[in-house]
Amino acid sequence: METVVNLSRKEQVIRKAAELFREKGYAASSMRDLAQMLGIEAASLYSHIKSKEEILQSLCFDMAAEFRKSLQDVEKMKVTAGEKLKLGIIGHIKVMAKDLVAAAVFMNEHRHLSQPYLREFLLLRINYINRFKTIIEEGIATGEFKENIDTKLAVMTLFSSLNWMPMWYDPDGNIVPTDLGEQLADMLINGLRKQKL
Amino acid sequence: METVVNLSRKEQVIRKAAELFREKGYAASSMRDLAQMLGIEAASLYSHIKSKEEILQSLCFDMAAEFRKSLQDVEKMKVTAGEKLKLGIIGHIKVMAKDLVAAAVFMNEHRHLSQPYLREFLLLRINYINRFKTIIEEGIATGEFKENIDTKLAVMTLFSSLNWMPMWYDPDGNIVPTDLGEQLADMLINGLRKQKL
DNA sequence: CCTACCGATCGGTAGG
DNA sequence: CCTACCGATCGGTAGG
Repeated sequence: METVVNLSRKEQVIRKAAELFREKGYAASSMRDLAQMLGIEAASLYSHIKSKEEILQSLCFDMAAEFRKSLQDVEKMKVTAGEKLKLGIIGHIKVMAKDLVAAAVFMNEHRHLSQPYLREFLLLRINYINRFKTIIEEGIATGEFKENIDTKLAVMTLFSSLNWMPMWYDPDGNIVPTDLGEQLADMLINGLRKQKL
Repeated sequence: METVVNLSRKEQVIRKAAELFREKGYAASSMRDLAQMLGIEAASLYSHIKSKEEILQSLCFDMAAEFRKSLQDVEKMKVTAGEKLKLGIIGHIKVMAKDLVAAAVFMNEHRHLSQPYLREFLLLRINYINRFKTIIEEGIATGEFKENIDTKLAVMTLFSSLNWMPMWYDPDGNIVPTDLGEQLADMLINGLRKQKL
């Protein structure tokens, strides 16, 4: 019972912290700011969390786990590389859309993690990126994609677009995450140019 | 004479600050850190600069001015939208490549500007983005680009890719800024998919 | 969850 | 460019 209450309060703290970190950045956010947002004293925060950085760790690694899970599901599918790329993109966007605030913190503030967490985080990220790269290479191998693609550039472009989405995507707008993913995938795969018929 | 010496020392301070801001973020960078990098006392910094934020302002607005100039040159040209887009991308990348450190700070730390500078900065940025959007719209109008493009998505994707480049581009690698721009433009315009002949 | 408080560090100034 | 220093604020702890 007490555990349940504490957990939920802890989650409230982390949620509010995410909003604060997104708005001001991790380093410029003070525990006093956070306490005020929750209507308590700064010292009281430490009944729920161990440290400021523990909050950042939760946010970053929880997001990382969700991204990982999403990609894993896609990799199992027996479809073309183009399809896989599209589904990977849609999955990524859906994960972000579930919590745009946490997604923004994940992207912008992870560098304030201390060691060894930072190292671990970066390893997870490079692994995730490389798995997208593998999908693109697969598409080149099967002849679906051009053979002269710079895969590093391609995957970084993809990643940049995905990671910046929390900065401008409006969840109350009239485009739903799945459609956004479809369109982004189409743009990357087919380009802006009108195909000649 | 004295002015010349001061100016150059001021520029040294700003350069070192850019490195520091990129590495640790603006808020987490202290004037004492910066002083140490320069081999002087923290208080001595204030003979060269008015405040910590003045450094950030210099970095952000100087970069903004360079981007603006580059785009202006491209807009004057009488070429297709696709060409214009490509040249705009190359111009942007060249500006970044001239000072990757400042470019990274420009992208990641501008939000720590205080008002009214922040507002002014964001206005410059939205103007710049909109001018790229106009080029894309021009391409749609002339039939060069698909008519069903989500121009907002297209321009944000472009922008994301451009802005993340300082994070992974290796100036000592074997790809030169112009080529990188060419390839990025080709990818966005023509896509990854192999064209059917 | 609070009061009371700690040592450390911050950006910046005075005066030379 | 330095010494000496300021008031403010930081993350966090002790003890209830």
